[in-house]
Amino acid sequence: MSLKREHCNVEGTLREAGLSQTARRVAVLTVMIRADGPLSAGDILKRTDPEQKINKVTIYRILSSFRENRIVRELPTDQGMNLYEMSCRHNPSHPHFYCKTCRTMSCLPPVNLSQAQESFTGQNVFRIDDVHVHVTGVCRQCHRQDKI
Amino acid sequence: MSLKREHCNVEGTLREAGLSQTARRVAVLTVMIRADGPLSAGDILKRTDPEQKINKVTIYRILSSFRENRIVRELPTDQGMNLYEMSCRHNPSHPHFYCKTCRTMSCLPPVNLSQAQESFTGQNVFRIDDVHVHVTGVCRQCHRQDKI
DNA sequence: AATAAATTGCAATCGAGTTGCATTTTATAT
DNA sequence: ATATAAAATGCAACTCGATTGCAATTTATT
Repeated sequence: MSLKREHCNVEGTLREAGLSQTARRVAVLTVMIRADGPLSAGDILKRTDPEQKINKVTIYRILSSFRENRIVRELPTDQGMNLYEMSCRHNPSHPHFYCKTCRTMSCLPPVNLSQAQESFTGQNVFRIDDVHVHVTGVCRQCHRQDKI
Repeated sequence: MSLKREHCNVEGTLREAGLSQTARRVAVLTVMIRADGPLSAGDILKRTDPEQKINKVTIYRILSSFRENRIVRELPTDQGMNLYEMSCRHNPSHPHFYCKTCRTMSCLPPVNLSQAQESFTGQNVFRIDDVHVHVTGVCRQCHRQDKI
């Protein structure tokens, strides 16, 4: 998300998703659009106007609705919590880099998987200990059983 | 891990890691070696001999020591819990597939990232919704600051 | 068998995330 | 503008995977 120059429009994004324009949703989406990396629910809460005093439950519910509408992506972490980032044409799916020392998740440039692991060793990456590819979808067995 | 024919040796693995041979560690490692896919702490507890009545805290502590010694890999999930699998020469790092319908995590064959997303659509994968590459290591900034 | 160090069990606790329900706000129609 | 129903929000309590402190047990070694 770093060096992002183009941003999505807050009102347009909510309208296209069929979500009503509430002050809370506008606040959360504005924080997400301005973020330069994945944020936790707590990060988002801290970055919203303290005057608004948004409840943490509201943050989680808004993030769920954003996730269901593919406005944001959810990134599970080794620390047992989720991080969120914009999922739009300005921020296509990309690898993430977690530094075990500063415990910070940062973004790596999108790769089409034809580039190898060494390509990650540019950027702010000094040493790579693990590369984990996580694929989500529906398995053949579930599709056969018409569970979906 | 499926179709794995060769296994690591329990006693040898513990010895090489410098971990003492306790009944609990042998039990957990035996379950891990025999597993045909990633297991949760609860899965492991269920698969150990009920006679042993291993405490869940012990399972977590053993898994931590195994993770620190690179005997197992830890896989954070979208469900806010971790899964574990053997990390040895018989089970090299590989992508995982999570089916949103049956909520099961299964293993995909290792790829050197030169194979594309379509290569995952064999196996038991019917539809792919998301591919997430997660890299872990140490960033240049932390290395410079001698934090490690 | 004796001893110190390491491991384990138990109870309490932590923290991210969720649920039920009452209250407030939004969208829509009058 | 005002009324109304539906949706969104706040609050408190709760869930559950995982962790911590401490006492009891087991291991490795003498």
